[in-house]
Amino acid sequence: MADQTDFDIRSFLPYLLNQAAEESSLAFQHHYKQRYGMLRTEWRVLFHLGRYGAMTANAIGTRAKMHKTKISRAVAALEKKRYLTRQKVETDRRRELLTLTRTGQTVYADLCAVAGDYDAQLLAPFSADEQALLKRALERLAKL
Amino acid sequence: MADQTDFDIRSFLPYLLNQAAEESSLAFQHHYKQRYGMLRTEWRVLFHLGRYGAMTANAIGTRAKMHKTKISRAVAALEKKRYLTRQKVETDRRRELLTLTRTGQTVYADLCAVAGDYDAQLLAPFSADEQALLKRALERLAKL
DNA sequence: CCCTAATAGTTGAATTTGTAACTAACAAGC
DNA sequence: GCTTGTTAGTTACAAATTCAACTATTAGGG
Repeated sequence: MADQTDFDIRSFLPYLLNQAAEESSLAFQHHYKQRYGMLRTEWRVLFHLGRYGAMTANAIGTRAKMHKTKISRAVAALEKKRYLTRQKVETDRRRELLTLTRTGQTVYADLCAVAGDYDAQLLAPFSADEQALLKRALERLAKL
Repeated sequence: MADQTDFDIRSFLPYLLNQAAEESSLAFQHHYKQRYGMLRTEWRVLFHLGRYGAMTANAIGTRAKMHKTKISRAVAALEKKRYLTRQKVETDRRRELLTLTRTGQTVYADLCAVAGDYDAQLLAPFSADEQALLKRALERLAKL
């Protein structure tokens, strides 16, 4: 049992993680929001399709741990922007395969470059060992 | 300029941070949500008042990097639950000092114990050095 | 086949959050 | 002591998220 008098919320791990997540998401948000009018849910879907190729909404949900309603609306928005197309799966017509269009791939490539640079910038203050440890720790905490 | 073909969203730091933050917040959320009907904004305000004593809404905002509307609503909710009271500051009647009631302090103490245990549990897989590095890195990323 | 259960995905309503405009109180200059 | 500007906090409205119910399709008995 912990002693509550010396417990400081500012070193509480979930709190620290939230603060770091918010702060680090802020600068990158500008790019997909201002330049492409996308929401966070939308670029996440875009990134998964861009990196791992065509897949169903359900598959994205499993990978990204996103709820299916979020994905449904993100997919609808991306379709409206003509960044992706849907195609019913022959063998199971409930599911539909999502594929990036040429435009979608271009946007993906552009944002990838930005994200890569930004990531490097965030990691710059840390040594290679520290970077590796940080990522391992976060993956573990995220239960990935 | 990064090469976009080897860029993986799953090692993108803001993404990892978000996943870890969500996952780690989940288990603790149960306690303040189910047992006390509080939102995240509310327990944050409660924790700050519990740890650092009576202060104004503005002071909480600075410390916790929370927007003033969030705080305003959280304070109203906590007041309704009778976890805190307000008192106009004599010398500047725009501001009001927020103070935890006896009940609020009890809830705070209870949640502190839970949070302390949970924090220890989250950190258990890591060595002391790793824990220290992790916290330092997160503080830096959060610009605290 | 037909009935029930399960799954993929969508939609609508209720919460929650974010943005901007607002009130009230103070401060500074004239 | 007015006028202008600034700050503390609230409120109204819009945007986003969550939750629950819904449709359509498939799967598995009997």
